[in-house]
Amino acid sequence: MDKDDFLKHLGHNIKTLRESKGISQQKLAADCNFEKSNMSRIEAGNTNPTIYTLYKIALAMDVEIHELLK
Amino acid sequence: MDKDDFLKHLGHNIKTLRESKGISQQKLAADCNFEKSNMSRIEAGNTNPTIYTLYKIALAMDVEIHELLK
DNA sequence: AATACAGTTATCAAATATGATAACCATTAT
DNA sequence: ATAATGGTTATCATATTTGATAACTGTATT
Repeated sequence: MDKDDFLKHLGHNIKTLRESKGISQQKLAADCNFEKSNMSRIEAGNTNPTIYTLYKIALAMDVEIHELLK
Repeated sequence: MDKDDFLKHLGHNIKTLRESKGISQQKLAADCNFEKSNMSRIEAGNTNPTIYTLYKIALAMDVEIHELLK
C-alpha cells in the first residue's frame, strides 16, 4: 500500500472510531492536547503522524493503538 | 506512559522481534529502504517514528504493525 | 442579526524525523 | 596486518510534522 492510501485509510478509521464514540473532532483534539487543525489533517489523511501522536489519540479514545490501524 | 518510556519500549520490541527473525539491523534497514543509522535510532528509542515508517518495518518483517507495539 | 458548534484549509514558525555521511567500537575471519 | 560484519553515535541538510493563528464554510440556536 502506498503512503497516501495508507494515511487516507488510517484517517478514515480514526474518524469512524471517533464518531462511533460520539466525540467531536475538537473535543478529541483537546483531550489529546492537540491543535484541532492537526486532528483535522490526520483524519483527512493529509499527514503522516508519529506513533506517539497515535498513542495519544488511542489513549483519549480509550482504545489500543492497533484499533486505529484496522 | 511518557514519551521517552513509550519510545524506548517500542524500540526494544522492534529489536527483539528482528532478532527473533534472525535479521541484522542493517539488513532490515535495507529492506525498508532506510538509512541504517535511522534504524539504530528507532531501536534505541531515540526517535519518534512516523506511522508509515513503522508500517514499512512491519512489512519488511512480515508482521502486522501491532506486533511492533506489544 | 449575532453566536455557538463542527469541521476545513492556509500560512508560517518551531520542532523534529529522516537522509547522507562519517567516524567509532567490537568481533570474527582472512 | 586488513577486511567484513554488526551496531552506535555525531553532524549537518532536507523534509515533514506539529503548533499557533486565522479565515472560511455550514448548520443550528438565540
